[in-house]
Amino acid sequence: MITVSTSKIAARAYHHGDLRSALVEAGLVALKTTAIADMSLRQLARDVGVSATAVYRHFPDKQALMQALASEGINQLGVFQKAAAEGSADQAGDFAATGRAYVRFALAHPALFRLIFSQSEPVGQTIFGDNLAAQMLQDKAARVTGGDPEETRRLMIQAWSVVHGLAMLILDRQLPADDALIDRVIDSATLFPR
Amino acid sequence: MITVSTSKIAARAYHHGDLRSALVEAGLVALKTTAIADMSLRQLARDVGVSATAVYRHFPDKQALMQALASEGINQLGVFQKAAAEGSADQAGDFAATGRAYVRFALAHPALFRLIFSQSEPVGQTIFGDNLAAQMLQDKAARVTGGDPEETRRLMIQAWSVVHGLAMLILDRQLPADDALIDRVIDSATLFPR
DNA sequence: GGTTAATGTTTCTGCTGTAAACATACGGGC
DNA sequence: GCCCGTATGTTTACAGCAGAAACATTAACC
Repeated sequence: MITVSTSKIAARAYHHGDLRSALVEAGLVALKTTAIADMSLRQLARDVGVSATAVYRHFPDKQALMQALASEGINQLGVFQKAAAEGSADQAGDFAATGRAYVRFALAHPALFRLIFSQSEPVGQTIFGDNLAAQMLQDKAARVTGGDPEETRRLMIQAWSVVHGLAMLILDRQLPADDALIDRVIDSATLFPR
Repeated sequence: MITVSTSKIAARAYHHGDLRSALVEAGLVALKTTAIADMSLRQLARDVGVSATAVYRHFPDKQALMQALASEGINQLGVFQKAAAEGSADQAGDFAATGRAYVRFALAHPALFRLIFSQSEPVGQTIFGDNLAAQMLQDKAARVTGGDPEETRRLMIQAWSVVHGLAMLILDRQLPADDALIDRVIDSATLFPR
């Protein structure tokens, strides 16, 4: 029997190596084809090639694993929005671009997007706080309104609501996934002052 | 043994009487304290005092029961919005009032509201079509825009997106349930022309 | 090199949705 | 007034799930 002692390669023995990461990765993959309600701890464990209860060495329960996936999703959303914003010259266009990116991300990763919001931990504390996507929204809104804090807050929330509602209604098949329509709605909703 | 033959009163014998309605009613009650994911066929059957599989005489599967609950929810939402609209004089105020009602309904019946949209059957076909709530939105939007169909459609979708997004973000604890904030956002979003 | 802590496995419990076979009772035709 | 078909119940059974408990294996450190 050739038991490889080089711990990395083909060490498919008792211990996995980095089960936690493997589970998160497998979870993200699974979310591409599986609705949240159909996500199964046991299936994930099978995908990774490990017993069902091994998961509990790295996550206290299923919800904690889902939370980890959601957290990864928030990061990806932030990165995606940032990339979208870098490229348009004016601030107003910038603001609208992050909105479009928000909706496009939702449509591209439906289950992951839903997961982000189905963990009731706020994406940002109180009113969206410390993550990349939220911070960017805050910045851009402030520049669009010229600084008035009352109006900035209203615009932020309104803009977030529009893109979030649009994304949700399309995902739930209440509205068609029509890019032109999405653009028109976002453009008119991000204009300021009204 | 006194077996009552008057079929209605205390006929708690083999047959229930109107199990289907009883299940729907019990379901609506359960949704007041239970998240969608935690809704259980067996628990509902227990609530009604019937065996778990009796449900299948009235619904092909769990999803069909949930569909029935969602359908009831849509009706209630429509009634609630209609009541809210009757009372404000001008059309613009009317339009905003239905929006506020939409969000208030969502906050008052979180699980039921979510259920409406988690059944992927469109609330209205293609672009919200035949139910009470949707029809009203269409009417009021048309009057606000003066009839321009392109702008009417955009306004409708934008307004729906704002209230839906606002409702969802509050339900998911991403935004505070602040009535004044809700009103301000809806008012500014339903103004026309921008 | 032996002990300890981390990380795996097996086994078990109680829950779920749902299929199949069987029991009961209501309603209409003789 | 009886009889039988059909609607509507029940019991039993199965597979899949999340998670708890007890046990096995390995890696790391003294």
